[in-house]
Amino acid sequence: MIIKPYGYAIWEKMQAELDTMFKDTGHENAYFPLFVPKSLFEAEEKNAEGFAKECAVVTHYRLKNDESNPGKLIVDPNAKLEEELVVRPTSEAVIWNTYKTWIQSYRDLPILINQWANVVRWEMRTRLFLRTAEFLWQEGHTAHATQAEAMAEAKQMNQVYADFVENYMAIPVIQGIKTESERFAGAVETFCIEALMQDGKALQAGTSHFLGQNFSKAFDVKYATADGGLEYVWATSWGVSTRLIGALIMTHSDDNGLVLPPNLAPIQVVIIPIYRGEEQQKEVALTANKIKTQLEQKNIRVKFDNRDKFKPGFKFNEYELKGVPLRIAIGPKDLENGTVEIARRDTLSKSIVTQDEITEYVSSQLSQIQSDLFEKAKAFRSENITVVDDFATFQEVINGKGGFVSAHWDGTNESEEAIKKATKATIRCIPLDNEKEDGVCVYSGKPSQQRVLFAKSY
RNA sequence: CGGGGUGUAGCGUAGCCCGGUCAUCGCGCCUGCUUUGGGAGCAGGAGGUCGCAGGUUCGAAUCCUGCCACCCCGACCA
Repeated sequence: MIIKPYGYAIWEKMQAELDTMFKDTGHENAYFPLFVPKSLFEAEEKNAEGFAKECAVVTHYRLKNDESNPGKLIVDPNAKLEEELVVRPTSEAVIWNTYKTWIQSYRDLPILINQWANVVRWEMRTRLFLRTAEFLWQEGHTAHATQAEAMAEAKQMNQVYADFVENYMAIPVIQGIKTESERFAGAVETFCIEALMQDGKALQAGTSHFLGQNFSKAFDVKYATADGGLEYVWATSWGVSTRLIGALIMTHSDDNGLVLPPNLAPIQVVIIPIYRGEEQQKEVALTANKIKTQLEQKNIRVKFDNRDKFKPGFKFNEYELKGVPLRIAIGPKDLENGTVEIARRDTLSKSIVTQDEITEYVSSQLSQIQSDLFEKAKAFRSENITVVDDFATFQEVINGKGGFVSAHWDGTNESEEAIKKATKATIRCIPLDNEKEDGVCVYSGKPSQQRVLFAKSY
């Protein structure tokens, strides 16, 4: 996976905000090994089984010169590992193997750790940003004394994800729980945030798992309770990845390129000078730099693009492509009138603003854009949640306009499978804020107590 | 692994059916001058083992065989 500097700057911004949120909820960062001995990996059976088909495996530790083909290298057959190493597709196994040595008493709990790392999942088919063989992510792994505490942690972190994605990325999400078939391998309950992309497909944007005692039992992690007992530890894990960059692109972008929410934009305001000749360039730069300083004093991220190699029109398009929320153009006319032209990336609209009101105008526009992007995406999502009560309509909506379909489901794996086979739509989640409502399953006609959200997904 | 498709300059491509100044065009790149309020114009220039290996032929980007790579669809996808 290659992430170019500008894309990486977006990721860094996301990391910074998430990291703050994790720390505010009591978590610390740590780092664990990339390679997982196969025996450790297979310890938690369901987890191992779930990931087995997509693991890269290290079998040798050395190359050597190919005698029959000078200048080429071959794997040295004498350097075969006793035990193969799995390149982590997720780190529960290595981490719980370590926690085992860290936890003896209730005094050692809870452990609230997050890791920023890369993982590898050898997918048969990759999709740019949404499903790459290697990706960057963060994975939280916590250990708790009680079931209630672990469950609260899993819910809390799902809420953190929802807050981050909505407030920073301006992407509305639905919080829910996964059905058994969509659950994380090794989890007792999987919470998730689901987003809707502009093409009508759903995207799982983050997950938080209540792991019960599955891993503590698999790795034999027990703690002495205050009253002298011995109990298995309760666990959670949670993660979001560079997939979120894909979500960002597919939620807000238009035909002119990226549209970035101000809260994440590496550059929030770009200043583009317009001039004729060196003398004028200097004059314009003077005003531009003054404005830049003013804005920076308000903690606004500003770039003044004074490159003489490119014309203004070229720069306009370039920064639109990069999704910079606001563009300020300053030219001779503006110097004369004491104004600037300010253009919004999301609406492509332009306004003339006097130079003494720039700072205030820019601040208010940035927060306006942030909320407008969110509201626009939310309105789109609302239009694309269809309440459906019969299977014919279900198929029509799924194959037609797409989006989420809210329908009754009898709770069985059979109906879920059958629907998936017939329509390629899966149950994205059972929304957390669901209201109980009696009805009949859209597929089987059996009784149902609630609606769930179906969609085709990435 | 199945089905389909594509490999020609850094990128995107024409040419392939019907073999013979066919290596085309656009973008990008370099030089110069003019330009600069929405992706500049003109002039000049650099850049190619036509995916690879065989074969057919007087002659192959073009036809044949084999191989390789990539893309799309599907299976797979906590």
